[in-house]
Amino acid sequence: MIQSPQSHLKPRKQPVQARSAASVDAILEATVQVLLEVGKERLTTTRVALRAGASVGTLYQYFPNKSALLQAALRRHLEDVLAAVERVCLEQRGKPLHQMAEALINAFLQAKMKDGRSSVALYAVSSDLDGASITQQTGLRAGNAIAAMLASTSDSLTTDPQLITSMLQAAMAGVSRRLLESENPKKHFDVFRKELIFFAGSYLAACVARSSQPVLSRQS
Amino acid sequence: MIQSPQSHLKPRKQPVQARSAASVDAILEATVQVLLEVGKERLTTTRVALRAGASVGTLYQYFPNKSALLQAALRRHLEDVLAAVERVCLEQRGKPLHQMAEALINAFLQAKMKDGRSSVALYAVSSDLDGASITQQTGLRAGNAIAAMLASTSDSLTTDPQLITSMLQAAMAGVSRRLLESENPKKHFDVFRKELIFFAGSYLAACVARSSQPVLSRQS
DNA sequence: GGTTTAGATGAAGGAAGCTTCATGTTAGGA
DNA sequence: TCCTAACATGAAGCTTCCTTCATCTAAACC
Repeated sequence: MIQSPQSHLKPRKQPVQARSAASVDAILEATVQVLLEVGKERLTTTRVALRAGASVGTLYQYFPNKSALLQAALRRHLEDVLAAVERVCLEQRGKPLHQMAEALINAFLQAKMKDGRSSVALYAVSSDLDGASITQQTGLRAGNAIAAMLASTSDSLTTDPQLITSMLQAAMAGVSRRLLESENPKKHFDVFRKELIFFAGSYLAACVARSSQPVLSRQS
Repeated sequence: MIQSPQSHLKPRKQPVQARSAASVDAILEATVQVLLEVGKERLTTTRVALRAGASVGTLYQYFPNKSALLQAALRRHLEDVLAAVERVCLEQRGKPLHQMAEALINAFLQAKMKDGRSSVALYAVSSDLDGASITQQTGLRAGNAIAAMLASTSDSLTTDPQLITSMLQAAMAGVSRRLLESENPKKHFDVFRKELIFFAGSYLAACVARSSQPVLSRQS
């Protein structure tokens, strides 16, 4: 019943009453809002607290320091995207590869772009104190889900699903970054989405062809 | 003869004597070294200057502030990679697509991984004050070179070269990030390199097929 | 209604590090 | 050789914020 959305580094009070749980939530929300409004350079703990309708002291009752606060906000965002990916990966088990790719890409891009500006702002933050490890950890879980899905396909596929997963994740991450960092993400969204599906689809089809002719001279 | 590798935001002294040009160079070198040694959190202007065998004052004679220093270091790194890409793109004009892809990917990954740890460290920095714009600007120039190369292919290709370029850049950036952020980049380098070539090759081949059958019902 | 515990407050302490500038040093020309 | 301008120095000022903690308020329980 009691959640612990705060730091794993230093112990802090856990919310037990309703009002404090609300505070924690408001503070995390405010963190993202402040990030969007003033940028990470001008984000101060005081400002976040005020934006959340609380005081600095309250903030420090639930987050041991500024870094933990930002990490919690990042983790929250990534888990949303991860959940979307894991859901599709379960839904698509046993389906043909091209359908998997399409569903996966649609779900991923949609989740990522849903709150696009937050994504960008949080990425900027993630380069601070081991934000990379959080991103990596989430990416790993997503990768497991994707690889498991691929392994269950009805198509015949001998290429290592982990390797295919790496390529797909790299391409998806690359395209989403490109979209998010472009001046007008919505403008290119659908073109990029469709082309990425085509991109991944071509690759997966080629992987199947590669499997069915295992002794083909490997070019390059 | 005289270079101006420093800030574009606030004016600063330009090196005119040999010793000062050497200082500027040493400072930029030291910036990357300090970044690698202590991380961006502990990177201070004083530390960078000392590492370069100079004093803080000297540093501030050529860089208006810490941010400009980091930007200059980032720009320097990106130009190396850009130069490698532009070179291959010129070399490969008129060649078949699959050969272009292979050459491009090899050149890009090699340039990127050559000083891999620096890449990672500088990326972390790039999220500070408009480091994104520097990355984007370089990416744009690389994109132009790639698109021009693609447009010159001997294969028949009707798909928009810009769109293909976006996909290729996204995939390359994604894979290189994945490599750089992995625990042991060298271990996976060759596997990823070859698979990326296959990935891109499949896509380009499919693009040609798509061109030659223009009235095919567009799926998805 | 009184006691206890959870939660909230925000002024002030303190550390860190960017940046300046007054002063010293070196190179190049006359 | 002397003068001038370029260059180098690094202690100290100054700003910015993170973080604490003594104090206050609100809720829960008996």
